[in-house]
Amino acid sequence: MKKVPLSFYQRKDVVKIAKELLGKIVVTNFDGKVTSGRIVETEAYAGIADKASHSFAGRRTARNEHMYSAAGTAYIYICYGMHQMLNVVTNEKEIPDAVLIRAIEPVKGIDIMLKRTGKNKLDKSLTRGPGNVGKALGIFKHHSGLYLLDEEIFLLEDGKKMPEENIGISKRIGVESAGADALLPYRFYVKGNKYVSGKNS
DNA sequence: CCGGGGATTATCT
DNA sequence: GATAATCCCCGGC
Repeated sequence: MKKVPLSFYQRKDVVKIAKELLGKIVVTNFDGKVTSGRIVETEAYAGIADKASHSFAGRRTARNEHMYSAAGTAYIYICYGMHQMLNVVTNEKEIPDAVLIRAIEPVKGIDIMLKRTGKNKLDKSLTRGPGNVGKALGIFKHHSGLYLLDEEIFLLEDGKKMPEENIGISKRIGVESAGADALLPYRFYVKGNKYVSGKNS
């Protein structure tokens, strides 16, 4: 296991990066508490040309500022006033591409994640859906801007590539208001994994 | 199993 | 003041 290198995030094709993030491990290490999970679902948000993106048409505010940061930065924002959403910033500085981590499969620190989410036992709801991922990993808005090759939030890879036949592709979830862009096939998930949100198999 | 609707608040208009 | 890249519970079949 080694950290995903900066060059992985610096590539131009955010959709390809979203697909290749499947199978990698997200780790958080806050206050000595280490929790991690394998990524099983992602969505790409393709900068200023993508109507579903916070940075569509170059919109730039205090909230989405970190989308414009250099590759390998964490972008975290709040949705529906209560969910902490974890994104990985890609491409070069000033180009606001990002990948939303929608679901992970718990790996380490499951007891800590249970405590954070107030659950008694491990079941598929622990880290299913982006809101739950942020909650289980202990991620909050103030962690936005952290560098993903640092020691608080980082990604690991084991060198294996997810087999093509295990990858499912669909349109993104919850972006109906994005018009035609809502239909783009920018969501990737591990087929058959019970932590994947929605109702696939 | 599936669909509907309430919760709850930062953010933008 | 409206909206939002969601989740969970509940009722109905």
